Parts: sequence; structure tokens; C-alpha cells
Amino acid sequence: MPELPEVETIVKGLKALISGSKIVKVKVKEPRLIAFPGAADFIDGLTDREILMVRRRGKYILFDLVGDKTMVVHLRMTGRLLVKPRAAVYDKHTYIIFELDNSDDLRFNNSRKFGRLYLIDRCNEQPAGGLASLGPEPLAEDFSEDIFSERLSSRKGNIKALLLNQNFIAGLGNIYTDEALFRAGISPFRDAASLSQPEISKLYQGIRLVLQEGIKAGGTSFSDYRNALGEKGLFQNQLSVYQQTGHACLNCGQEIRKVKLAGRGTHYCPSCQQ
DNA sequence: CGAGGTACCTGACAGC
DNA sequence: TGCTGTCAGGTACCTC
Repeated sequence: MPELPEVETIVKGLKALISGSKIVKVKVKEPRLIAFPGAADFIDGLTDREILMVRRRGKYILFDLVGDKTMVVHLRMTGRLLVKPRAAVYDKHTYIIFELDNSDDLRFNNSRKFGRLYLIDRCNEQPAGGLASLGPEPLAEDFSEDIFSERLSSRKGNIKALLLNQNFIAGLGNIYTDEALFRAGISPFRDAASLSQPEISKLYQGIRLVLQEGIKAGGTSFSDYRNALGEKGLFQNQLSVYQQTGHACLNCGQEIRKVKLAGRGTHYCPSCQQ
């Protein structure tokens, strides 16, 4: 799925395109994608509501509505949120349609149907999947190296799995985890507790840098990801290890390797990452 | 708590 | 052409 930079790019686009619009009609073609509440209440709670603000938390997209409700969307692997003219033909995998008062639609597309939508009370995030238990935002001003180091010190287990854990840190997925570990020169096999202070520092910087660069490039599109206007990102052209299996490492020339770790394809340079 | 597997779905691609 | 197996940006849930 889209990870933090992809979701951030989508949210930026949606903010510009649909903030202040009113939802005049909701069409649900695949009710199972509505995780909370039931489809009827979901439709009811959204119809004739104005969208005040669009924001991001981890990989979740939040639409604050007039009143006390917030619609929460998680794209999982293949979800897309696209703004299209009402007249545009529906895509094969367009499953939820929000008709807006300006003759545009907001459309939720999702070929693998893993995405989930929620309508919650703004003051209670509990029903929205893992939203309530997310870890800190890695790019927040108050997410300091000290806080990262402190959180790391109390954790056991493998560093790759930990970085993918949204309760530890919000927004990293498989691409940016592999890229951040490469930048930090840390092997994905390392125990989190074994990292030295300089390594923790490099990892902290690596995570922030890679996410910022990803955002600057408009995200990574190697297959499904598109922004709110349906355009691809460019960060796939700047990846150091992810999907670079067999290529020469840009640092040392060694072949980039791929293994299965923490249940995910994991790309690394065996010589630069110790 | 951690590790590892499965499930949820569809599509792309490799190999035969 | 078409079948089969594998893999995919994520997460929830299960067992050990």
C-alpha cells in the first residue's frame, strides 16, 4: 500500500481539491469495505455533510466533517482515492463513490478490496482499526532523536519488524523501511536492542530523510499507487535497495540481496549494512 | 511480548 | 494460448 509519503501526497491533493465541498450522495458498491458502522449508517452520516479538513495520521486519511464525525480511510495495498468529474466512466474497481456539490466525485478504488472505511466520532478513534494505537509521527517536530532512542531501548526483536510495527512508529511500510535501514547502514537482521547510539542516530536521520525525499518525489509508484489526480509518483527512480535485487549497490558495488524477513521481501546490501 | 503462519483479494508475471 | 505457482506498497488474527 501507500506508505506515509504516498498518503501524505494524496492528502495534499485532496485538501486542495475537495476541502469545503459538500458530499451530496454516497454510493456503496462493495459494502464489506465499510468497516464501521454499517453501510446504511455510514451513508446516512456522510450525506449532506461538508468536508472541513483532510488530514493524515500514519497511513490513515481523515476527513473531518461539519458536526462531530470524521471519515477514516485506510488504503491498505491497492486503495486509491481519486477526484474525478462526475461524467467520467467508473473504473473496474471503483467501489465507493462520494458525489460532491461541485460536480466532481471522490472515488474509492481498490482492486484487492483490502482497504477499509470508517465513520467515527471525532473524539473516539477506537472503532477505526489501529488508528487509536498508532505510534508517533516520524516527521513531527516533537519526534526527537531522544524520543526515538528511548522508545527503541524498551523493545526486543528484529529491527525490520519493529519499524514495520505501526504502534512503534507510524507510517513506515516495506519500501521506506528497507531504504531507511540502507541509509543508516544497518542490517535488517539486527536485534533492535543491539543498536549503538551512533547507529540509532543514523537510523533516526535515515527514516526522516527517506520519508522527506519520498514526499518531495510525490511517493513511489511501481504499480498501483496514484495521487488524488491519478498521477504517478517518482520515488521509484531513487530507490537504493527496494526492488533493486541483483543490481550493484550505489555505495560499494556489491549485489543487492533479497530475503524474506518479518514475513516481507527484504532488500539490503550485505556489505554496507552490518 | 515475539515470531511465524494464515487470511483477506486481484492482477501481473514467469515458467512450462 | 492457457494453466499453475509466486509475488505484491498492509494489517488482523491465530498459535506456539
